[in-house]
Amino acid sequence: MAYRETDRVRARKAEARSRLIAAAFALVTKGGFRNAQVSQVAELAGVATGSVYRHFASKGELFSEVFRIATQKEVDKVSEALATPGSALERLERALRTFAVRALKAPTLAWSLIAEPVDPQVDADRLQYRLAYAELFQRAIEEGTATGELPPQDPRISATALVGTIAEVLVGPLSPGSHAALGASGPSHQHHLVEGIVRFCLQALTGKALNTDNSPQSFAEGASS
Amino acid sequence: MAYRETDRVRARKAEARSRLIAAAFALVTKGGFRNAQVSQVAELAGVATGSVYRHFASKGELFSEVFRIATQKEVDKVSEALATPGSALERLERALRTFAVRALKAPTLAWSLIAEPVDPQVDADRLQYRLAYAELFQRAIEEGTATGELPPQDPRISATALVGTIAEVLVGPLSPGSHAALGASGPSHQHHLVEGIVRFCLQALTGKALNTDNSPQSFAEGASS
DNA sequence: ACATAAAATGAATCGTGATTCACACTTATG
DNA sequence: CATAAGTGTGAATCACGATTCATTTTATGT
Repeated sequence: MAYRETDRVRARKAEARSRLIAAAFALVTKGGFRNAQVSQVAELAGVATGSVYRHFASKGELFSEVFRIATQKEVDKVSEALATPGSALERLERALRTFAVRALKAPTLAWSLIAEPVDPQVDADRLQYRLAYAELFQRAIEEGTATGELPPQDPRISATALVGTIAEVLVGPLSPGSHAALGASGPSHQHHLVEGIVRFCLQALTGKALNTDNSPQSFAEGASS
Repeated sequence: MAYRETDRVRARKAEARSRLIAAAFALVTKGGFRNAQVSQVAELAGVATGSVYRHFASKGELFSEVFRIATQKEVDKVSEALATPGSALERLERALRTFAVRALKAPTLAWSLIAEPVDPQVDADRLQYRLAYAELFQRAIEEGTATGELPPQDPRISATALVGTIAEVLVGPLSPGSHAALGASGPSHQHHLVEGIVRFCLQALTGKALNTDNSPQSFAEGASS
């Protein structure tokens, strides 16, 4: 016997592994899964292409992990927002804001997590992601209806609708390459979007009119057809 | 000069061309763009693979056309619903129902049109598709706010949110291969989904509570994890 | 230092599917 | 009928990226 894995090696391997994940994450954040080839990931992580397979059985497995990590981070934030003190409605509003604002800050990533097509393996994870959000919202809605704060409704449908609303408003019109437009649109426009979303969602949930100032901003600014 | 295209030939070509489109459409409807290879399309249309390229410069162009046609059909239906007589709200409700019911009837197609990743060329068309819907809704919402029937709001955001809500509720939880589950869930469940969507959307638009019977149905039936 | 075993490498291989193309077959004109 | 000009064919080619693997490098134990 003349060799056995030692701590130093184990540490280096772990380091390389997380460097790979970080690299993959960075590539997805920048250009979506589509432009994240194994060789690119390897290069960015500073290892050879083949080495990727020392750490992950396949590309799908690597990206599945990237996806799960990114997902976890986002879902945690929303979960946190829902765990703050306050009425169900207040907490839902905070959660919606959190979701929306974070998605606006990293639109390509948000788009990748919510909508971009990838591996079948990753697609399965995406379902989890959407579901995780929906379930968080669902629970809060159930609390709200239980206390009478919210009118009776199917909490699963409402929760799913919240996810859909945010996803569509934020990434739908901005998905392909037009993320640039978003960045260029200025924080004021972004704020307007978030307020619009929140208002729409809260009205849908409560059935009560909100007075929030959502008087049309400069609509003409976007492509109007 | 000894040959010039004549009517008969032109007709045959046109026929083959539309047969190709029909075949591509059928494949997309059944399995999404992912399982619609050029060779499959050719086979289904009863021509050789190479012949496809006598009619379309590339796969992207063929599917782009398929996409546009499918889109047009759907958008026309919604447009029709919005053109019926009645208040803005009534018309919006009809339009939402139309959109939702049609998507439920052909979920794979709906998913392909709304969300499935494909060619960059087709992705561009998808933007058009979503936009077309959003613009239809937007116009109706603008009419509603003009007459005071609807409270002031950013019509573009609301319109986009409507699209997102329907898309997510209908195709989100049902996208990968679970369309089967949808079909198996029975018309009663489908009806429940549509009602839930409509209620959510109308409340969001009007800020007024609706009494529609949306008391939770059998929620336990879906994956509850 | 030497031997051994694991780890890293990256060029070669493989798989998938779109696209091409040399050839055979049809159609229109004189 | 001969000829020009298409059309249709489908096997071969290409492109692109994931995956493999023979070889080299590095690490450990004696």
